[in-house]
Amino acid sequence: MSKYITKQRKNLIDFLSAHSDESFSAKQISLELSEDNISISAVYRNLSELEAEGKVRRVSQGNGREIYYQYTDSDCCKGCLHLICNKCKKTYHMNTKDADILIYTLAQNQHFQIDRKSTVLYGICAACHI
Amino acid sequence: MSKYITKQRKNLIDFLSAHSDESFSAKQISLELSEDNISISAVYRNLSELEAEGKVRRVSQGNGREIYYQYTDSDCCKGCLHLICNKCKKTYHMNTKDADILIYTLAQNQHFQIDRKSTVLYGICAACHI
DNA sequence: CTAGTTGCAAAGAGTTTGCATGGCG
DNA sequence: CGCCATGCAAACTCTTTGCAACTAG
Repeated sequence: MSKYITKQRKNLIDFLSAHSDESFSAKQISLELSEDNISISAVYRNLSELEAEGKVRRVSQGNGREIYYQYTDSDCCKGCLHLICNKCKKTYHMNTKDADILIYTLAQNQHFQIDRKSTVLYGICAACHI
Repeated sequence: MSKYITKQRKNLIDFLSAHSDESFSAKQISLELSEDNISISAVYRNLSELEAEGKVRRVSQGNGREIYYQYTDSDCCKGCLHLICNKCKKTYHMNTKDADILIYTLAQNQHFQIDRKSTVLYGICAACHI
């Protein structure tokens, strides 16, 4: 999809990929990149493209009140479930074996087939839980 | 919080509680109740109050793009995890035992404490999976 | 040079809020 | 009758879109 590598797009990808365990709102991203002079519309357009390409995923915080974007490391994010800490907002990968067991169990017991892409488990991470 | 039982609030609660396995956007609700003459602002105000009271919960669909509201049956919704079908949008309750195992496992293996209130698992339900 | 990308501003969609009116108790 | 809730419209926020100017290749 992306034909030209503009400095705005490069800066955006560089920033998101450098913080692939965090997610950001469109506004936060435009603020972070403010010294690179990227417009909010370019942020949205690039995020949409990157999401369509599967390089960025959208997650919700606060039961859908806020939309955040996050770089998706295609290698390890493919088949795993994500955990997001409600406090620090960082993303973690659920242990693959546990995820497989969960998905299998739910399929067996309730015939519900979990979609790994749209499912995120929220809670408190080890670092934030004192 | 609610001091008066107006006909608008009654109609809203009646509608949501009659479809407690489904969730609706504010606009959908106002359309459903259009014959009862409820304004969109009254819908939002009542939903906010009901959410604060714990009688309604907010869920996100489409990775946060859309916000839906759902009646919370306080009895059985207290301690369980919710499943939402990406196709029919209906809500199911995850088997309590399986939920407990999941939560325990994640706490043990990754020291991540799942919050039952904010977590929803998305996928395809038995009825929609052919 | 040429097509894709940007910035700006305007347009939409969703949600919140102020204020006068109306209705519950 | 007094206070709360409603309806309306305006204000706000977030996101999308049209168009002319710019720029990567």
